[in-house]
Amino acid sequence: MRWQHAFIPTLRDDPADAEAVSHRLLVRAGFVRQLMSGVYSLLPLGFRVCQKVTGIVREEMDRIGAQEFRLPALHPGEIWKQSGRWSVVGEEMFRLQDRRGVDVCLGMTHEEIFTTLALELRSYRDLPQIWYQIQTKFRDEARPKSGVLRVREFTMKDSYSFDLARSGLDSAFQRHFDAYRRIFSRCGIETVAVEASSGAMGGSESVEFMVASDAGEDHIASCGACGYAANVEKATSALPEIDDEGSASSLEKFATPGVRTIDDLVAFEGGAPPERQIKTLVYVLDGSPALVLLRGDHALVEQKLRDATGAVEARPAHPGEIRQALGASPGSLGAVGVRDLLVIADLALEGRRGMTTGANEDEVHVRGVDVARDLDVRAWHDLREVRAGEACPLCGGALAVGKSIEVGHIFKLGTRYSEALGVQVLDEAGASVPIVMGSYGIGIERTMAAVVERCHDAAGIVWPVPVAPYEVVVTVVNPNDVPTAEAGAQLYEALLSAGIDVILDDRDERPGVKFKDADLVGIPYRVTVGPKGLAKKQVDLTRRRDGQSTALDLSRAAETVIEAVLEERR
RNA sequence: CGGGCCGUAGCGCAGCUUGGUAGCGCGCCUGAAUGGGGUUCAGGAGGUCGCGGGUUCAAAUCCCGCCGGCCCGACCA
Repeated sequence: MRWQHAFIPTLRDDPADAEAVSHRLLVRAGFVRQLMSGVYSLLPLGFRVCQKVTGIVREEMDRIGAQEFRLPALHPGEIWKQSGRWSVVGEEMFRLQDRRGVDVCLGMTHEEIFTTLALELRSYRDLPQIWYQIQTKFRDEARPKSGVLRVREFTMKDSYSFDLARSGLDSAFQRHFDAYRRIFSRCGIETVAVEASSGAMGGSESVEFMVASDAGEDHIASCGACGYAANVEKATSALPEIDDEGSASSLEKFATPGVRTIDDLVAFEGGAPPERQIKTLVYVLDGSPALVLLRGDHALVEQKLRDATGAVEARPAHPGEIRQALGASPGSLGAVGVRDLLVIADLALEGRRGMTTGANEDEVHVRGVDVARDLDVRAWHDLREVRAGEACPLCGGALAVGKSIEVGHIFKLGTRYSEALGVQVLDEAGASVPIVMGSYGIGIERTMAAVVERCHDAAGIVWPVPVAPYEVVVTVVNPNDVPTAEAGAQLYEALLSAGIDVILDDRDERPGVKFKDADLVGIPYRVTVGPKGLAKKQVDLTRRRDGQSTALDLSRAAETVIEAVLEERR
């Protein structure tokens, strides 16, 4: 490609509405443009990067024996009704009707469609299978943001494994785990694999591949000492024991005028420190109110509540609903004596005594609560959010909590979909058994953005060679100087015929403009061809990532550059 | 879905309070010089002021409605 003829609309100024680094740079360097909220066009540079990413994904998927498909993005609503997800996924699915009034939707993922194809698997001899595609997904996100990181239309590699038994699924899952490790590492980003909640996908186990970044929206807890890592939706920690000996042992109501919060009660004369308080939250789980109990200084993770109860919808109750359920307002709520509501408690409250909580009378609390004696807890679950500095549940080391971007997610689905859609095979004994499934996703544009989040500096993007839109730019300092232009073109041809992704910057621009653009776009190697160097029969090779520059003899320049690029291609 | 903010030239912005010929920087086009980190000079093109309605002699500016976008939070496979 000659830059002169390329569509690379770089901007001198940062776009005003871009906050995230990847958003700012991908727009400014001419990789993407927004069409509407959460919908982006990939420009030639952006498309080239995504092609590199999907190329790596294909190689690694093929390596684990996966077969590529191409499924429709337009789905009949019927099949989603069969799996039960038509009603579960809610407003996040784009839905429409065709001219006959038939429900149709745009695919947010393809479990249903691949599972339908799997109906043609008849015998255990047909298994195992791993099927995948690289396809556009549609999700009507409530709040698209951060450029291409969180969007409503995006490309996803999604694969699905089909096995006769649990052990086969374990193996397919492990192979995906290894493949994902290789994929992201080849893309030049470090990922942390974390335990995650399976959410509405269902299934028993899931692992997310996370890239640490402030632009990310997930919080993960990790232990530097032993490597434990989990999404805070799933993470736990070890808490120091609290000695309740000597605390008040009999129930005693007391007036607490003006006390509305945990902190108020801490400051209140005769109150209690947060770890001696019981926080009472009223949640509506699929339409029914329930009390959720936590220690005063702990925060609820709603996803844990959903996972623990199996509720699809879990929302805080409105003030009116709370008053109806308990007869008091938030700030004075408690579970003492509550028999007619589901009471769910966090494990950190188990066995505690001498606790203080609301009395279900406004501005009245009760002390001396013995959890086992006074509360009718129906279910115990881990519900609290871990905090940085708490002890690792495995080794006791201090946990760190940081933001990160989810670039991949792998699930063990089990038989949820095969049972819903009737996918069975005959096993060796001739019995019909549901196929055991797994599903595995990678966000392509999100991976591109994650690379930018990790690989950039003040001047622009710094692409790792394997995903760079071009590996080398040959910059002609002065294209009007014939010998310079010719030397540049020759070098360009030599690199091109060696299979290097090279672009020749032959624009009639000041050298500074061309250097700035090359840095902004992030091309890993720049060969500068100019009259000064040519006078010594030399050109300069500059490495983007550290700016290191070396003079090369013109005669050996192509060879040296090719070597450097191939070295980093992997 | 709640809160805040913003739509004026390709990009970044001023003008709106107090109604009266639509501006600036960068970019773009032409010419010249220049040529190793966003160079300089001269000339030029480019705007339904988000959309619709209203008030007015007159609306980018005031009023009403709508649409779109951004940020924070809620939510999220």
